[in-house]
Amino acid sequence: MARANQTEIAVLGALSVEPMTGYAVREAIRDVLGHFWSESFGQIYPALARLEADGLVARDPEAGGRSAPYALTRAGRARLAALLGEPVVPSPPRNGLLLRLFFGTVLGDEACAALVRDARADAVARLADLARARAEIDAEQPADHHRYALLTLSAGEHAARAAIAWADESLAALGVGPR
Amino acid sequence: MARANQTEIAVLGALSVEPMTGYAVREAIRDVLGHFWSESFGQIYPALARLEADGLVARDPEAGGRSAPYALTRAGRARLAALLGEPVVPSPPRNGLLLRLFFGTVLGDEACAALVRDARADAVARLADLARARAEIDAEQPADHHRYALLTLSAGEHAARAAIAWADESLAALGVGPR
DNA sequence: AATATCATGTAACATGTTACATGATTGG
DNA sequence: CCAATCATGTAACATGTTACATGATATT
Repeated sequence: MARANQTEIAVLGALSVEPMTGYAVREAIRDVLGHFWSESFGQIYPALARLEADGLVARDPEAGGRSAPYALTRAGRARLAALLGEPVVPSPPRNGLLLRLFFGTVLGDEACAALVRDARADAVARLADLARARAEIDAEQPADHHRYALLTLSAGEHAARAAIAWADESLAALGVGPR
Repeated sequence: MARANQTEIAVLGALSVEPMTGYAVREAIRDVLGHFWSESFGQIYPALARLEADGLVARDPEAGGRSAPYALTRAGRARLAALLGEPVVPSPPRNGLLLRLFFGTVLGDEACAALVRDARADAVARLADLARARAEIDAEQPADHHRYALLTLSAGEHAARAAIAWADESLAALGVGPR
């Protein structure tokens, strides 16, 4: 009981959009939530098994036996709403880039600059990715669901632009060019 | 061997500034690296024990027995430099706020707005925290080490300002005021 | 027929958190 | 002398990742 599992939110949430197999849940989490969430492979199937045992998801035995999609039950939808209402669990900060930069005197200016350049390139790539995702959403039929997806996209864009601005400032402070 | 432990970087890094007890290492990680790194209590002492066994840190038996500070050995300093040079290990994204917002249709606009307001308040508080840390550094004697600390501070400030801007936009998009 | 992809799961391992337990030292 | 803080550690638990294992279905 009382497993306020974050994984359950992701899995139940994916199934709240439409019924799908475990395999598809995994792909949805990777491809749709990937900008701000991830679940490792070995978490999803056990989670689905637990959820099924608890009656929160169910498979239609009619539809093709093995690859029958999981669907939210009424209890499952209620559970999802309850989990979403719980306070966000703060994940402790763990930024490997800043950890290395902080000890820059040991690492040396050259290596620091390389790290910052890499981080900048990552942010640029992330921004391009987000632009692609945004274009995809814009191309679809308007849906209420999209409003929220766009909020999460926007968060990623703001963060990526901030990372780029920071990288440019930092490279200047380190006395090297962006390239 | 080959334990490319992130924890080791933090612990060796702390000791690279000056020798200190395990207790002080814990405080240094919390108070100095806290904006971008964290180690839970139960990681630090075992890590120190491993590092001592590997000859990377040592305690001076002369200085007060029990509370003798750990100091980096020559090998320890070399190890730190090597670890810092290793590629940053990317931590999978796990943003509980965005995970909840994404399923906003289930959660409801009111609750979403509350989440965003909380996130905004957090970012404002973080910004104030960082300003305090910056003032502290500015008050000290200039040191080479500070240049890098300021880079990490700046990263936090950029991120916090981006979070605030995003929150304001999002609250407008949700059709509610910032308060 | 062979290859790729869909589909489901387990086991071993690695990491990380929390609660518990103990005792010394210092300041009031 | 009492409380707070310094100091060190362990054990149980929770979480998360990776590699392994298996087989069905669809595509070329």
